[in-house]
Amino acid sequence: MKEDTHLNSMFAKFKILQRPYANGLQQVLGPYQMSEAQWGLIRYISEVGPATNSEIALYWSVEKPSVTALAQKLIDQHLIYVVYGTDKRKKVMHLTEEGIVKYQQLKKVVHAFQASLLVDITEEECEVVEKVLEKLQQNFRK
Amino acid sequence: MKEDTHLNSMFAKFKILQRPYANGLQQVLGPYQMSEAQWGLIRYISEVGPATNSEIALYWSVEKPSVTALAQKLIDQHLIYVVYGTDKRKKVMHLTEEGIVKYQQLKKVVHAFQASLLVDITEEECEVVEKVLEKLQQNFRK
DNA sequence: ACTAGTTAGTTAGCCTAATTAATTAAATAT
DNA sequence: ATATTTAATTAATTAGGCTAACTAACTAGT
Repeated sequence: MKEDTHLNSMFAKFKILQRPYANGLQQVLGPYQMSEAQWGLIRYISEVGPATNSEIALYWSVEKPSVTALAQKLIDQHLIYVVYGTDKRKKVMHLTEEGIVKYQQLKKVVHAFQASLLVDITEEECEVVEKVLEKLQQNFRK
Repeated sequence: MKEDTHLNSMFAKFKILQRPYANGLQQVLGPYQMSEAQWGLIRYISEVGPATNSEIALYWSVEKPSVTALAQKLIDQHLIYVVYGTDKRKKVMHLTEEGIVKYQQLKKVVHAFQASLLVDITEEECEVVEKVLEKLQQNFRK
């Protein structure tokens, strides 16, 4: 055998799961008037800390205007507020009290959703998957 | 410890990788005038066999009109053609000769792309990931 | 202190890919 | 035969990205 040119089925399975996951999460978040992306931003700020638009754009591999629009929706809902940095160009997003409460609510329901998906999957398997995902991320940076 | 309510970081990593992967694949497919979804359909037909719109819609968790639009683009490019089944409602998509050639071309470049991402990842790790992805898929069906 | 170049963010307009609702036609079940 | 379900389409809408062009603020080189 000289060449191994068959496609890796891991990536295909990866792809197939994206929509069920997104649809499921949407079901869970819908009653809270929250999209997956909005939840993602609240989650980031809560877990990583206050962030600028550019930081989010880089982290998510989206362009900055996408973040502007998303942030505006959360501001309208009084879930985040913006503080100007010492560098006056930078607008640092923070959670409001209301945003903190929302995060804690959503965290519970999202966790329940995820737990329902992890049935029959062991800790060890999860760890291997995470390790592989991290390596993939590193390979993207090359 | 009575409750474990912290979010599973595997799903977050999963999410973060989606855009770099899609963007990378788009780079690879762009020169061939092909979107990721179009490639996905060609690939499905080539590897699984001729398929109806409904079959694809179910497999990908999208609505049927989405498949109609996608298929039309491939018909316009003469990459697939449609045969009516014995059930005359069903339109079965097949690859044309041109479509088969396109598949073989793309398979090579996509494989190279995937290989570049799999650096430092072992066969065994891949297998664990695939097994986990399959279990997740089963859990969605519940 | 001026100038040139860069970075952060916004606005406007566009595109793609998805959705829902309504329609037609064919197959199936009562 | 009639009613229901299934396959596919069309039309209209929505969500979430993108690029291009812009302002404002910072940085570095002269």
